[in-house]
Amino acid sequence: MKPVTLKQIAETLGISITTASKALKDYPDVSKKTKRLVKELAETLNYKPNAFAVTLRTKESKTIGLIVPEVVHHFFSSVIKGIIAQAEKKGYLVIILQSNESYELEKKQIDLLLSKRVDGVLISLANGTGDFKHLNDLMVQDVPLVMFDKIAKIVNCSKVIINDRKAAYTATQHLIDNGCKRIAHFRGPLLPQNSIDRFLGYKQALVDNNVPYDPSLVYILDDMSFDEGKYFAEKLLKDHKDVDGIFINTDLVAIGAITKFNEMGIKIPDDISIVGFSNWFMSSVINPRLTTIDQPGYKMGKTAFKLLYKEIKKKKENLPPNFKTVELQTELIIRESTKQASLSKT
Amino acid sequence: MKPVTLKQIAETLGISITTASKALKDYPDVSKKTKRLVKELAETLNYKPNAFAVTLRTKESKTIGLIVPEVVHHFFSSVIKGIIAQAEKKGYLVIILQSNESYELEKKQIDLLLSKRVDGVLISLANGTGDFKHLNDLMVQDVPLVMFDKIAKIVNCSKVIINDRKAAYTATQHLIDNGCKRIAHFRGPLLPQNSIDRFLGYKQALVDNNVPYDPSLVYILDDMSFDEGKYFAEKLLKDHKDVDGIFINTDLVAIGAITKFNEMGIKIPDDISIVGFSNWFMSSVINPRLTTIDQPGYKMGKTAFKLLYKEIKKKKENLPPNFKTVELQTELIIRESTKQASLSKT
DNA sequence: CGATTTTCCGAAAACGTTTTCGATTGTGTA
DNA sequence: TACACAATCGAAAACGTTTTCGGAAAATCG
Repeated sequence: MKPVTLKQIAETLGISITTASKALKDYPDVSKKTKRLVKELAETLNYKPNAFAVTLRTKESKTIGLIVPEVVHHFFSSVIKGIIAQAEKKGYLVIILQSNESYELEKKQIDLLLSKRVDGVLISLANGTGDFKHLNDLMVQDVPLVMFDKIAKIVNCSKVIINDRKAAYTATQHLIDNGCKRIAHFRGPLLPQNSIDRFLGYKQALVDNNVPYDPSLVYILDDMSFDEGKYFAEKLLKDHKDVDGIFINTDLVAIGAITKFNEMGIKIPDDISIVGFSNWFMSSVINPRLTTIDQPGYKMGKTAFKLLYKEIKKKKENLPPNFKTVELQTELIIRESTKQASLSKT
Repeated sequence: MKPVTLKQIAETLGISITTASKALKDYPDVSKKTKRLVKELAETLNYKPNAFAVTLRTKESKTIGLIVPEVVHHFFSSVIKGIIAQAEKKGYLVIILQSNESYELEKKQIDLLLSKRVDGVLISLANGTGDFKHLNDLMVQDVPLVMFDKIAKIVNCSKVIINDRKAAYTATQHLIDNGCKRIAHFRGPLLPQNSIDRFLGYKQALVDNNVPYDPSLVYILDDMSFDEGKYFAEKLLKDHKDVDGIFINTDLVAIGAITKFNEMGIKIPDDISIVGFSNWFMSSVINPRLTTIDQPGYKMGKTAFKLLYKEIKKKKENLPPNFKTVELQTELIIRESTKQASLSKT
């Protein structure tokens, strides 16, 4: 009934707990015969070391924490998959928490992770997160942290991101190259860095191409939902009859917009060209298929864990941390929601 | 640097570890003054009990394990969200593992969870899982288990499912009610129970309505992908020119089929009616929008955890387990991929 | 055969907490 | 004064492992 312990193995074999422990870990100072005996018994008894006792002793939980704003999300679930896959390779387990885009929850969950003594944490910030005291708790306790996607530049740790600004620039440039003159932008909330950077890239592309920047063409969305996409698509057409292109912060919203335009009989891309962001699976299924920026979620997850693993190892060897931020490549995927057919990297 | 311990608190306050511990947990045999002192110091020192020491002592890890075949999946990520939400309410953390539809991995991961001494595990079986010895390991160690969605009837534990057979019956009936005479079925692999049950429901509906059952109209898919949907859609039309309806095991495949039919100029629902399964978000966006069975992922996650929690509590109180299987309601969502417009529950 | 090395083993401490049970002090009562 | 009783505290064991260190037995060597 109760899980079998080293003590039981030792007793039935008439040896000490010490020897049993050492036998299982192939210490050189135990005979081949004893090793065989111990290992065999452990096998038949289905012995599994009590991870908590081990952690208590070794200070290594072989567990990391992961905090994401939302699980049900193509991008984040891809990231999760990448993280789990990579973690497993190194023998790490991952505890997943959801901040639901709330700063308060995020804070509470870091506390939780801290008391669980995770070896490190990966985080993608909630939209509402403006200050970073809760991250400081991690720093103080010296638990490695790496941020991905939704990061805070100010926090001193490793990061993995895409170049949102450049990608947005490319997207907008593509619209301009296709002859668009009045390009709107559906952006995300004010705080998160990606939202800002994508807006900046959009604006920069306009300026560099001598297309006048008109603030009234920029719409700030709240929850970045399908319905918001529909709503703002309609509103945009009411506000500006001359719009001929939109760069939209995220695919889900773009798909909402396309749906609304289809309902209204607006022709895409003839009347309006649309570029999204993320390259969700849906984007290649909607009609017309959506031109978008591919955002490599799985890869981001993998590299995020790799960076964290490096930090964990450095800490174990008492070496100073070596923070770096790696920037993953994005790609403009051109489909039917914009006219021209060429491919460019960003 | 190092996390602060009870010992430190006790020493700086000049009291014993025992008293410090008891003060924090509001034992009656410590004075209000001491309690205040200890609590204040704990607060300012940001003390967090070492979860491993606690677990080692109390045998309660306040952690559960979750094994799903695939994370990047609308249904499963919804389930995950439900589980995490509910677990958090009860102070539980969840470790997520992915079986990638592989029996071997599933087995390994149960081992992992076992050595982590999780308080319970939630599992949705991999498609390839045919025997259940690995689950027995859990039983033997007496760690509560509940299965959801992809279950094994033979295993003795709590389960939460939908009535796949009934739902499939309803879906097929709907096709028949719409005048379909030659109804194909794209089904999943042979092993998993849902795949079998949905097929059985399909067949039963045909029989009950005196529509001849033709085995050659049933296609067995392997990986249930978008591309497979496209492939078999084309193949079906080559094999059977007279098909006028398809009941498809899962929305993703259905969407592949719709895409292919759209390319081929086949009219939906005029030439062929289609019913999917799951009610993914995509299904309400594709053109034509897909009639499908709604599968309540979030709710399934919540109830799965609730059942597990009950078992955990029962075990703690040394009560006998009380296995039950709860069946969640599904709903036929009628959209444009089938003609008629009425709503029925299943 | 004595000395030295090698081989193998185990005692014990430590990780940080929880909990039982006894000890001490103070207070009130007879 | 003696006693009972409540209030407050702490010693110590326990959870299951890892690892250091010392020592006994066996093997090797001169």
